[in-house]
Amino acid sequence: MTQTLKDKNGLTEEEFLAQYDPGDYPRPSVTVDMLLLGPKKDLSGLRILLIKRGGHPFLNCWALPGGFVHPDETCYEAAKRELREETGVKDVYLEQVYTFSKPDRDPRTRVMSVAYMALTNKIVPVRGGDDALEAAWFDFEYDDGMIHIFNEDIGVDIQYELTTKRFKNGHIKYPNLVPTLKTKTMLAFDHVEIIIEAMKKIRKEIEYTDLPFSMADVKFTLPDLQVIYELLLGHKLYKANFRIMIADRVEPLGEKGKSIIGRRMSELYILK
Amino acid sequence: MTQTLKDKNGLTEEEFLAQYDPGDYPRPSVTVDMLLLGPKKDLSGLRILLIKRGGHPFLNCWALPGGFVHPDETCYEAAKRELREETGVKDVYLEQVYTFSKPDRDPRTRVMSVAYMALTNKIVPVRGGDDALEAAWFDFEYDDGMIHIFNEDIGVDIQYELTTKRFKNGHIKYPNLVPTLKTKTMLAFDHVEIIIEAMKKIRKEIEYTDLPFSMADVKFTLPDLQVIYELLLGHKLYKANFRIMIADRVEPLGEKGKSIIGRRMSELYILK
DNA sequence: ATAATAGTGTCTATCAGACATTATCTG
DNA sequence: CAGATAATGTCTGATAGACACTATTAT
Repeated sequence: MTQTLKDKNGLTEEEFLAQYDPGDYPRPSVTVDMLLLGPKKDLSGLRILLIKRGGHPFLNCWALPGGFVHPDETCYEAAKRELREETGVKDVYLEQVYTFSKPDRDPRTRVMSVAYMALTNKIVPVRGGDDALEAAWFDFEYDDGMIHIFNEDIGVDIQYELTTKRFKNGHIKYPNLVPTLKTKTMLAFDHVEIIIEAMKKIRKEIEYTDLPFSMADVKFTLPDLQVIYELLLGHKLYKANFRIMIADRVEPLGEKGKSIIGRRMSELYILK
Repeated sequence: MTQTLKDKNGLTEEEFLAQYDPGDYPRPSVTVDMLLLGPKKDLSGLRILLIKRGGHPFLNCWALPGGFVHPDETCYEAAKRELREETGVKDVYLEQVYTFSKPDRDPRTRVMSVAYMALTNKIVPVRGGDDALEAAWFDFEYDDGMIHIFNEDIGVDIQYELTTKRFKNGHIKYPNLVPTLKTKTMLAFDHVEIIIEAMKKIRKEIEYTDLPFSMADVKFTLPDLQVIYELLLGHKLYKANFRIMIADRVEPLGEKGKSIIGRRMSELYILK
């Protein structure tokens, strides 16, 4: 349709593209960073996957897994690839959260980061990985105005206090969470903010999506599913109300299985 | 804290940064694109601002306003600057929507776009702008599985049909809207998708934020505010229910003013 | 005066929150 | 058998949807 149109320099689109010089504007690097969350085997809490940085900046700091977006892939594909490469995690729920772009958020050079949240149903063991890359699952608590990330085996404890502050956008005001570091150890870069944004999104989307199901097995019992909801929401639910709430989204298999929590057999369900 | 740490090459962070070469990875260009919406003067509908492209690609096509992110600014600041430069709009509600990153979404070179939605309370007249840049407000209807963008003065009519399709993410399914062009004229690039994502976000956020107030004046009457809610939601509301819903978010001024719709005087309110 | 619209009252169905009770299983 | 937990019943208060009515005012 526009093939024969000529621009102010008398060029067709084909001619224009052939002579186009992409070097006119300074370009930022673009990375993806992932908040990867999974339930502990006994469903007693959530775990988050972190990578220990092997180089400057934030040398020896723990950071969210992530990496550069390659020239031939979307950010979504990059996030998927990095998860596979760095953690071996496949079959994961993956959703874009927010793009972080403060010019000085990486001291090396201009790096924008497209943040993703990734929910998995299994805490897979992570290898130390290549080039001095160390990865580990950490206990993750997000509640009562606190982010608490710790792993007693490797003796790491990271804690942030969250306070609500009001900001303006145009002439309307909205509340937002601001983190304050409470421990000697911290997360690299602005990765706390990524966690905050992702958790905000998760808790909002629980209300109108099937997102928590991505932390359950394909076949699950309702007691287990309820615990997963409670872990993500950060508070207890009433059993009867919970079952009414999800009743029309799940399908009983007419088959019983052992719950992860509890010691009685329970009806197995799948997501419709 | 990390100043004295040395990496595997024996470099401190300062030394590392001094020798860091940012050219190791291919970098995409990054732009911002804005869905700028405002109410018509008589509140009979919404209008969207579009820019006519003066160069390849999509020469002569209408597109969302936007531009490149400068090296010293965040995407948010870039969006704010571009709005001011291209449209003269200030004091606008501005919120990030989604980052679009298909490698071939711009035929010139790799260009990622961080999409924003911008809501304003005034349709300001737009100048033709510099370097053959033409800008205009279009009537905007988003309903019944259709996007309809038109301006009878300049004889432009753009229409997309929206069909719901189900996609998979991990092992859970979710619905999404897919556009099909119904007119000869189209929007440039993937800008329809930006509009779809932004409208999805707007309709969701109406439920738990004060977002529609950014399309009202600072002092407003409840009949006018209700119409703004109805325009954004795409359906009518019951007056009594609407007033109960917003009762604790607004403050009466004890002062009457003329509504934009209707011909009687009505109590003026401000947002708390 | 009257038509239009600002503003309020109220009925109902639905739903979330909160316990209580029964049924069933495992040790 | 006994304690735990799976599964269901039901009461209450809050809220969204729907409609009806009264009060006020611009022409």
